[in-house]
Amino acid sequence: MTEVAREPLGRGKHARRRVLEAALEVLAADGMPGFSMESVARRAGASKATLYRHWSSPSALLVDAMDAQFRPLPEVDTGDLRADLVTLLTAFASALSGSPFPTLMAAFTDAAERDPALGDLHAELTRRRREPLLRLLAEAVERGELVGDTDPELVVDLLAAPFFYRRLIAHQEMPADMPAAVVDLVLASVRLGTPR
Amino acid sequence: MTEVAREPLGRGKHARRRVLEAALEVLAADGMPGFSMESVARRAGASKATLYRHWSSPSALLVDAMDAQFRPLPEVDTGDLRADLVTLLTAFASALSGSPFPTLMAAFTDAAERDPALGDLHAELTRRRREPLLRLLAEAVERGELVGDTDPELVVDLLAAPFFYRRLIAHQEMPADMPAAVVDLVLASVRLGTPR
DNA sequence: TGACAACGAGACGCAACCGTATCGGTAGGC
DNA sequence: GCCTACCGATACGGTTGCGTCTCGTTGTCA
Repeated sequence: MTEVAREPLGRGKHARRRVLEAALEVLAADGMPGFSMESVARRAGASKATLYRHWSSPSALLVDAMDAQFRPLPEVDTGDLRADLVTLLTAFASALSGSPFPTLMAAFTDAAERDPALGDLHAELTRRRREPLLRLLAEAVERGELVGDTDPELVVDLLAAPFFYRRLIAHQEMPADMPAAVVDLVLASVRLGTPR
Repeated sequence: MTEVAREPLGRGKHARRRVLEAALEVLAADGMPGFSMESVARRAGASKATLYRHWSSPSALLVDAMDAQFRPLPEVDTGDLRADLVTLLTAFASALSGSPFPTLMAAFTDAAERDPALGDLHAELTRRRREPLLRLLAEAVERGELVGDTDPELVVDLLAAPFFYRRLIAHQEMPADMPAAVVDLVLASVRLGTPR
């Protein structure tokens, strides 16, 4: 018998995918207070038994759902640091303006404060989201475009953080030229040979 | 009869204060999912009737509680822009490292996404928190220390946002020299006559 | 010291979610 | 075209919060 531990197949997969999508819909709509196995099952048109068959707890379900939803920023590398950064941050700002993502982020951030598994995943997804920015900066350092003691991690913080902050904390608008303004302000202090 | 509309007096005030404190304790401990009139009353050692006497809904209670808890950053103005900014951001980073505040922020940020009254208060409290930073920058502009087209609001974003981001989103540590590093990086691009 | 407003305690019926169990139905592999 | 693993539906008792109500108590001010 060459049977191996088998993934749930056929209909199983469909149910699983439907539930993961429904989980994020519920989370975006009602936040953690409304996130229950019962409500997710209802929205997915699935049985509670099915949910418990796949996930032992709401937390486990949420980990899977958020992980499945993650989409990395596009990889761009034209060699023009400023242009590439503006492209990435514009894509990011646009995601943060679109509807479900920021609301999901808020709910997930709260949940991550109290559940270690969610906290770890939150950190990991953030790390993956930072990667394209980090790579661009690392290459610029390589090329000798940036001042010697530049801390790429800190620079990524300064580039990415204001967008979260404006949307989730300050509840202010994000003008279309904000990515360019942020990039210019940050690059002015780390790029060699920039006139002031 | 010179009787005016009377504040709840004596014992009333004590109960009110106790409930507001308990509300934040519950919120920090269990987040929005655990935030109920019932659980707050329990922790405050108060009757549910008392809560409903003062607040018509959990949302109204939360607005009062968050508003009462707000502590502005200290006002500092030695005339040394860099030193003052570092002082303020160090105080801020310390608050974000201490226990209840960031957890409260996460819960409140999530709640503010779904409740307009909380959203307005969130924006207002953020505005008040930004004020000391904004004032320092405005005075520096006045003194002609910064480049002409500096956008003080954006600069405040860049100064404040990374601390929220590191603690709540990236779940990374905040080294003791982070405030100075952020200030130096930002000032390098907006301050006149800074050597690079 | 007396009167009274605010209080704590807790009971009420209602609704939601919990986690588990048991069905008959159905889609997909053989 | 059968077989079976997976599925949706539904019922269950238990728990928790809801919002309202009624008590008996207690602190405070006149």
